[in-house]
Amino acid sequence: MIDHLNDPQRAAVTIDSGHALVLAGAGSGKTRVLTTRIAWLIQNGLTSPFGILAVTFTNKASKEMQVRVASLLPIDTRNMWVGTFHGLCHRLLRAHFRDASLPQGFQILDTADQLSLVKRLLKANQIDDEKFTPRDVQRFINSAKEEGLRSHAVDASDPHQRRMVEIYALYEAQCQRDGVVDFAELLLRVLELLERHEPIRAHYQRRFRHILVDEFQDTNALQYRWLKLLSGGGANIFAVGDDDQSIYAFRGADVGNMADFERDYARGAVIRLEQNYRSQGHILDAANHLIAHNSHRLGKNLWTDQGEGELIRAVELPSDGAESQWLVDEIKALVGDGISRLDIAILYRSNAQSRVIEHALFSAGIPYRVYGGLRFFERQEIKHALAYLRLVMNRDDDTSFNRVVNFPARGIGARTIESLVDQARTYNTTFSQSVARVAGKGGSSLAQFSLLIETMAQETRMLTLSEAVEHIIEASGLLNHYRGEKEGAERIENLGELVNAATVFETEHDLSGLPSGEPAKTLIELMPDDSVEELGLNLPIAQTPLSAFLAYAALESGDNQAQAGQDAVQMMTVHAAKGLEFDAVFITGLEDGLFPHENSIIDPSGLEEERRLMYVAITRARKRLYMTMAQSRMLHGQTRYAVRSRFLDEVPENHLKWLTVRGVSNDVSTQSYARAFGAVGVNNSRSSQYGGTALSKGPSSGLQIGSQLFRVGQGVRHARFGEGTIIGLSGSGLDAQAQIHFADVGSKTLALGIAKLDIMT
DNA sequence: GACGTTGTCCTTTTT
DNA sequence: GGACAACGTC
Repeated sequence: MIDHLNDPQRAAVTIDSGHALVLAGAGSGKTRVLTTRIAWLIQNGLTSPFGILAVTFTNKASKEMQVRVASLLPIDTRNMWVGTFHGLCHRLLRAHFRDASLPQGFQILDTADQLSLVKRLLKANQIDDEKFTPRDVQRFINSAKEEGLRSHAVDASDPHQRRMVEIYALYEAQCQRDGVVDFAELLLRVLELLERHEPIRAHYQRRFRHILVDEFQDTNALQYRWLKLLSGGGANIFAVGDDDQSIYAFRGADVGNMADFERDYARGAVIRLEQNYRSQGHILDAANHLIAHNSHRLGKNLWTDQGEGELIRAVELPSDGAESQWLVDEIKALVGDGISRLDIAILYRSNAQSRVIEHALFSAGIPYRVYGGLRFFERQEIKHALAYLRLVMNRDDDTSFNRVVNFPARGIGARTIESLVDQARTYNTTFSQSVARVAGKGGSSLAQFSLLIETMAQETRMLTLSEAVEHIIEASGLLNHYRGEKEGAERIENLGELVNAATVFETEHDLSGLPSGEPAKTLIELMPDDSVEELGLNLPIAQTPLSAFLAYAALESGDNQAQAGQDAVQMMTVHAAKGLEFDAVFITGLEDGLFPHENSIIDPSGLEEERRLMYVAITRARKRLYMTMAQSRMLHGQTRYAVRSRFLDEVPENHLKWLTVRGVSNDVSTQSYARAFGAVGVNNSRSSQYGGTALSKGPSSGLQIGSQLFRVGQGVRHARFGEGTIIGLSGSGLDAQAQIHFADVGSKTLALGIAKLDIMT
């Protein structure tokens, strides 16, 4: 099992006791080490399968871990505690719902549900949603929870913050009334459950002897506390991660956890996996040199024995359209050379960039597949159907109530809803509980809706899960509604897919023939050991099939890849590419302001995260890597001009080959732009015409207004705003605008024809 | 209450 | 450019 590992890998797998931190570079066999370690621990009798807790961030990663462990050992991994933070917490909360102060039928809010709850909350409490935008409130609540803070524990310094905290408190109360938990709440609840209930805490602390954590660099403060608490009974934590691939700080991940963990736990037990089995020499060296520009690294240097390989190809194109066209031509050539389209990836910083590229690929007839975007369980018609099912489970789920109370339309308008909101607020009840009071005042369609839900609940209780789903799609009127809609056919198809998904779920969990509304023995969420007795729980806590299915829908929003499997070029954001690898990779849009993104350029830590993102992008490539940039690009409906990304300059020139593109200087958009508005591209001679190898300085462009030439990155002075830096240029002529970050007043967009700016030298 | 028109806002994403 | 929300009209 461990014979074919390299030395550091074997050292990590067989480390005997105590905590350990494994710094696993890109392509260094991270998952292999994790899974082999689990198998090794069990095989050598160091723990039983029940003594292991393995945590990941994504369902995909946890599934892969289960499959790979199962391939190493003849055990049923389904019973092991291998899962995502959220999935495992959900399991704990189902088992201990009473001690966690939750109703048995509690439901999980996804991000969209959460936002709609916040909106309703703001409206019901007449809070100015200009000063407190729903997005901001949502972010505030989530980041507080990710730090492990309840509303009463948040430090509010100014009045605005104090109001935020009040809203947070209202939100907490509303969730509790509704019997719903958001994603962060799953973790926070479990943390509190373990903190407050000694016997439960002791039980799990005793049980888990080895806790293994994947992608440790992505943990937030809450997850770190969670791990600390669970390991409090002497368990060993085996944390695997790569600080250079930490790209989720924006959602609360704290790389600092790695350094903290090393200091507090893994003293001395740090293992570096530095041999890369993925990329060839030039690619790997480029990545190493780039990331060396970051400070605050734990430090490591990847190497390969695969030889230098090819130089990285860099290309500068006049426009985003030209960039896409160039991609098309190059991909045609690659495919002509026999490279499979599945092994080609086009990466970009932000989703907005994909459209132009898609358009070009589509016109050229090149099959492609875009990752990201709407997932199955997030589709409107699916969410509607799920909302009915959730109401069957839990009448108090106001979010679901609100979603479908008048969908399909049944004559319940804004006035009725308003009085419902009124009543609910006055009496501190949920919508469902307030129906009688409002209905008494003439809202009979509302009473009918309530009756509909009750009837559905009764009718579906004894049906199997898939039958129940099918029945509800019909009885809710959803099916009829979409039949009458022009674009309804696809939605009806998707609703059919939902029934399908329920059938698959039944099979996978041995639920065929079982009633959807009765607890099913196959869904007992506790391990088959002494826990029931030890925890003083008299009954095995089983879920109903419906409840389990709804949790599955919320926690695994499902594949968004309808066309999976066919031979298509892979398109995705750099974030989405983490963990994947391809023979040929195109990193596109390498322009300052786009990659690195303008929102991150000003702040040094933001820039470092962008650099790590670039590092992730580079290390996706096995054999061939392209870096492309466009001098002009349509962004937010305006043409913007940018200079090439500083990251291109951070790649040593001996790893780069600048490609000459024929016809660049004749590009229509550049020419007409230059003619019409007198802006000049500076240094517009292409260095690569001299032979095509290793040239460091490409051209850059700017905006000429009068006698002044403005460029991104330039320092400027404004009479009122003071000194600042240009972080973006857009438009042209009279519409020319500059986004400027001022040291004192923050970012402003100024019209270059009007604002008086001095260029600082 | 359903539909058309204008106004605002734009990273990255998993659970 | 485009998604989505808010407003106005029938």
